[in-house]
Amino acid sequence: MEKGKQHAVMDGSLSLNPDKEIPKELKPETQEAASKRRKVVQKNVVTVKIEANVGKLKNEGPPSDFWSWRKYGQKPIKGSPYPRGYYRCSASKGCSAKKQVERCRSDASMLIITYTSSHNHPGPNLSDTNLIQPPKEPQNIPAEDLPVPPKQEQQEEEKLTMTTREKDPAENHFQYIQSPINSSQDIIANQGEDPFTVHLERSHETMGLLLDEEPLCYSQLMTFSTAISEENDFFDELEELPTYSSFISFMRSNFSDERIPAVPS
DNA sequence: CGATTTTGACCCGCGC
DNA sequence: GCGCGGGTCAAAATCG
Repeated sequence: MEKGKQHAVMDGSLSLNPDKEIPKELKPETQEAASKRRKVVQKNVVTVKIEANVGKLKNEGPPSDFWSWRKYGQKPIKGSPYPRGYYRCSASKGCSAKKQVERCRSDASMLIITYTSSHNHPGPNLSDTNLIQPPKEPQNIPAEDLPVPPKQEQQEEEKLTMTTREKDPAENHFQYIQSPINSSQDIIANQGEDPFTVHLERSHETMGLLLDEEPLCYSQLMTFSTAISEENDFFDELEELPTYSSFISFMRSNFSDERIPAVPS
């Protein structure tokens, strides 16, 4: 029954619920176009390296974003002992921003976050000055204040840690093995929209492995990611959004850990 | 009480 | 045409 209902809902409610525009986007195109479309969708692969937050060092360090994400699914990935979590922006219903969080198959301390689409609303922290909707924090927030824990981040980190520690003893074991890396956190961002993405991802994996064996300077990693020349695109795109201006500033101040290429078309 | 998370089932695209 | 993998939704459970 529920199943049948689901089917009906998906098919019929689709038109009624603007929220389900996701499947709709793929439909109206030809198969070939759809295929292409799927790949062309703005996809940001961000590899975040966190020193195995053993459960107490989770403080500091904005893992990725300040937006609120609502988990809407989780699935085990073939070839990876860790499941992948699917998050959606919960700040606005019309916001189609999505995020996938999965762990590196070789590095339990490496989080691979894939961002899809962009937000249609200002973030909770960015809204400080020239904003459309100043929520409740009209004061400027220094970089030090921003990293402070919105609860989403903490939850995310905690969840991961918990999952690793309480659910799978094996993972726990694995994680501890990776503990040695006591560095702050490393964030590598990639903008994937071409087959190159695969290359980049692979490169990162390799780097991660290398890092494990040889603690290179994280700065180098940043340089590497920056060298990819996505920052240019990234900022270029963001330049169009005054709202993100402050956000970028902050990001640049700290590190480029996230980028939302708002590409309308 | 509300929001969010959790879990299972279903659908879609792709490969064989 | 069937199977696989990935992605999303929906209802129930849980937490604040």
